[in-house]
Amino acid sequence: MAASKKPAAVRRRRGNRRELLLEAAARRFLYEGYAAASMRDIAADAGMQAGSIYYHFPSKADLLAAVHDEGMRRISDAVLESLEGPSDPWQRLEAACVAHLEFLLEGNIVVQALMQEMPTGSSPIRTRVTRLRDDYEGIFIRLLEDLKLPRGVDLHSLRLMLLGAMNWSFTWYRPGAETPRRIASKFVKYLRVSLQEA
Amino acid sequence: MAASKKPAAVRRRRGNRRELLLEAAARRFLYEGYAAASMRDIAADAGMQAGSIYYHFPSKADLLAAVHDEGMRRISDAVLESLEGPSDPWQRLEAACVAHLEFLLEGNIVVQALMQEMPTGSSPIRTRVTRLRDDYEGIFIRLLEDLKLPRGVDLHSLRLMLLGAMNWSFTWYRPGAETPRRIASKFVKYLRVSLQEA
DNA sequence: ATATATACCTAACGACTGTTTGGTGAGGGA
DNA sequence: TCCCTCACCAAACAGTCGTTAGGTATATAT
Repeated sequence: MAASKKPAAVRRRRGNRRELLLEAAARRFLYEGYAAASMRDIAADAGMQAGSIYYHFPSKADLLAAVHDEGMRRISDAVLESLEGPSDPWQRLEAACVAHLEFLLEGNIVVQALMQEMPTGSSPIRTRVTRLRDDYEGIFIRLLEDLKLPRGVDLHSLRLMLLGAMNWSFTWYRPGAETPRRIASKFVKYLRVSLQEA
Repeated sequence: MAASKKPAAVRRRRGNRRELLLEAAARRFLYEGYAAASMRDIAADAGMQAGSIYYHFPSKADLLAAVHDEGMRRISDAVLESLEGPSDPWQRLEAACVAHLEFLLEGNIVVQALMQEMPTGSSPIRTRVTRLRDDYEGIFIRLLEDLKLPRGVDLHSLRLMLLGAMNWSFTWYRPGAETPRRIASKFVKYLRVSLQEA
């Protein structure tokens, strides 16, 4: 009897608010950090009460895990799709880097939330998050192998350098300046001549 | 009358626990994040009560700011000192990168704490933190200028790429594998040939 | 010996935390 | 029409949070 207003007709199919909740959580995790984001604020953003979250997710940690899974799935799909066009190895690498950066810097908020929270403890969730990340970065290892670089080049370090430079751009990128596409192209270019001739 | 035990003779000069407090705060901020680290835990690590922190710092935010200032001061000093030896521009760049990475990955915990907290809001503390960081990165801009690279090379992007790759190593570095020195050398080497001949 | 400043401790404040419990209206199947 | 499940709400729980107020032992200065 408390809430006499019935907005109604807004919610229809079952479970459609779950995605909304995921998006709201991602936004809060991104802008405030996991610990500082409160379940009440997340719920309010999704238009519900704090307790209602627990119908969809068993705990706050599981909510973070779900955001992580979804973000990884989206960026993996985007990068794999970008590889369907080009066949030249260097073009393929550049395409993957462009897709990576575009999704990271301008893409969905769920993907961006991946960068903010790096659980430093040794929680079980961290273990799974690390494994997901390793799987994703395996894509880039394969792209680097296809380059047929001279031996002596450490592909392991090279992947860490390239992905590190791109991921860190998340901390300084501001929309309106250089586009993610141009940033990615430059990073690849700066490596290309060196490695081909070394 | 509550605490009848007098450890005594442990504390001597004035203000000597402040540094201990700073170190304890840095450790907690690093491993748990700013929001999750409690003043009570920090105080306990430093061997005091939560309320006693406020004798040294007016608030938790100021404590974080103090950690940031101190960390920046230490890594700046280390990098500037590393530049006193070599005179060849490329050697100077490599020396600076080695110093940067060694301090970041194996150095004092106060410096490492810098990497964990990237306040995303627009708080006044963030403004100052950003300025300190820009000052520090100015060192690298000057090192890159001294390389006399062919025009067409964007020094701005190049600095972001190099520092990004190094800073991100904080997320994957594990002691016992490759040393910070070797990692830094590789990153510089991967850029060197490319840019000199481009 | 007295005064004073330093560097704490103890205890409490109100606000906020993640989570649980019990209830409830709407929608679909029988 | 009845019933049942889905998707929520409202309220409370026990605990923790940053912060403050007031008190106190120690060391130094006078």
